[in-house]
Amino acid sequence: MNIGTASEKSGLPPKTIRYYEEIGLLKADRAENGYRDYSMSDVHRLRFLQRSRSLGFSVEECRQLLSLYGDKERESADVKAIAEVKIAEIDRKIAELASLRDTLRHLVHNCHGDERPDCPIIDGLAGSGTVQ
Amino acid sequence: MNIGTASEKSGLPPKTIRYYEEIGLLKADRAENGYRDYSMSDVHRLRFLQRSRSLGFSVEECRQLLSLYGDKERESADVKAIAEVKIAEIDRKIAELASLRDTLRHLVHNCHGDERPDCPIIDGLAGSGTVQ
DNA sequence: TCTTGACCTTCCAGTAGCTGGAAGAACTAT
DNA sequence: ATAGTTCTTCCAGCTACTGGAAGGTCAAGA
Repeated sequence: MNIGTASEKSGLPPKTIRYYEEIGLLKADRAENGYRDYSMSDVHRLRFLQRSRSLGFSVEECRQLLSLYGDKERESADVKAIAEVKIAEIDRKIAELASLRDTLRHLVHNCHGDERPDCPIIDGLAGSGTVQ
Repeated sequence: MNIGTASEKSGLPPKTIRYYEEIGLLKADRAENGYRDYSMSDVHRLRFLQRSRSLGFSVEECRQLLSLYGDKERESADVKAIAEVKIAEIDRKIAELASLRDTLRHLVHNCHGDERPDCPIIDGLAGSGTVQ
């Protein structure tokens, strides 16, 4: 399929897909006319990239995660170890998002924000996170 | 407190804090010696920024979210509406992270990756997301 | 068959969001 | 007083796109 279709299916703009190819994240076949030609397997990778990028993983992190899709490297214990670390990181991100959501809910519904000294709960909400 | 202390407490590098000031996200008082002077309230905002940026919200989105911390604007229905939208977005991000985690777990433990045609579950995992 | 419009190509420039380093002033500790 | 750390501004560089120009390709209709 052409880049436009791959773009629709993956949620990534064509420009971004070409950029990812340029930096070696994912290379596409070429049709006889010179157009890039994507398989469903490429689309899976692109969707994977779209999701992980939009969730705060860097391109380099995505490159590591993406190597899980390649059979050969996936046999290596290294890559599996990296994936385990990333899984833990994802769990942390989920917890942070839940905390951020609670902060927003609280700010919208309950109290006056941290300008007021009478709202100690904000300390717990805005102050909790990964960095002590 | 000085920028170094605010940096430690918020998890943001001093450089980034200065940059946020430069683009008008958060302005600090100045001590007599010209040093920036941060309050706990500023630190709350910085932590809030640290979290929301690392979770994939743009600086402009953070600017909107941050206005929840200001009493005056928080009274406006607009800002509350924006916050409600963001809360929904956070829930979606949480679901996507959970899905991404399942994809990784699956790739690590169960099957051979999408090069092999005998693993239909990858379709469901890598293919599910926000874009149809 | 010709043409129109949508899509593709490459290339180059610009933007967002930091990040590093230089040069110098100020605070802290001995 | 001196050394070392932290602060200041300024400017350059990097990551990850994003927009636009100039031109080739393709599918549909007159």
